[in-house]
Amino acid sequence: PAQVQRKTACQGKEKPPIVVYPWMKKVHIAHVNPNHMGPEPKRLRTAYTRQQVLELEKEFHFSRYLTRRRRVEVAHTLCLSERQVKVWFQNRRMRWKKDNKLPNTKGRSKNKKA
Amino acid sequence: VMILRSRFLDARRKRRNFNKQATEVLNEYFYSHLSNPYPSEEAKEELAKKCGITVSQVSNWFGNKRIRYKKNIGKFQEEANLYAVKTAVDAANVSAQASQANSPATP
DNA sequence: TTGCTATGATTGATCGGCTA
DNA sequence: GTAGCCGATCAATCATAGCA
Repeated sequence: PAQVQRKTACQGKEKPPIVVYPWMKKVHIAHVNPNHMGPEPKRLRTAYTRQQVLELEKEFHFSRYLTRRRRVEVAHTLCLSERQVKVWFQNRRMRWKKDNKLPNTKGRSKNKKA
Repeated sequence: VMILRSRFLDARRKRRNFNKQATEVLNEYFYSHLSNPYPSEEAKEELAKKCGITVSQVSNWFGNKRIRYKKNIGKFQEEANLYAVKTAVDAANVSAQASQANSPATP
């Protein structure tokens, strides 16, 4: 699968060909209607409303982890899917960790696997 | 009225572009590892120190660079060639990876 | 001043690995 | 086997910087 493609775009110069490595390929492609023949499906990224974020923040302040029951309630109240609420909390925890990162340790000492 | 416009209070509104030399260092790393421009945590720390920015900023820079590069590869060719000449190594690394590139990432 | 592009940061969502 | 978490990354978008 991981094979390098080379677009031989030789205009006549000695410039090296354009190399397309695996990481340059499209990923996270939005699974939309196969009939869609527009430009690019373009992954959608919903922008949560202020109200939604406010409630989520309030919930996070109460507890950094949600129980299944609570998650269902919050999702229903804010018109979000359980998955979205779950992901929001995961991202929020990551951000919390980043904001509260100690100036030194990052969860690992200096001595690696010597 | 005062709709709490949190977005207007973001720190990003006061952002400044990085030094020319900092960008230089980052680009050098990026193009000399074009086959796999994903610096390790330690490499990020080193780059951060060398550039006088934070590790998060290094991560942001590489994230933006990768996306914008793949979005329009052609637009970066000139820059790519410029840095390619500067540090034309990585070749050995490329073949080494191409050989074993079979399972890691992209299932 | 006006308009546009370049760029750093933010964030909803995804991927892979790991664990309970 | 499965669901949730973590860490890293993706990708879209925001808001400003920089330049003509």
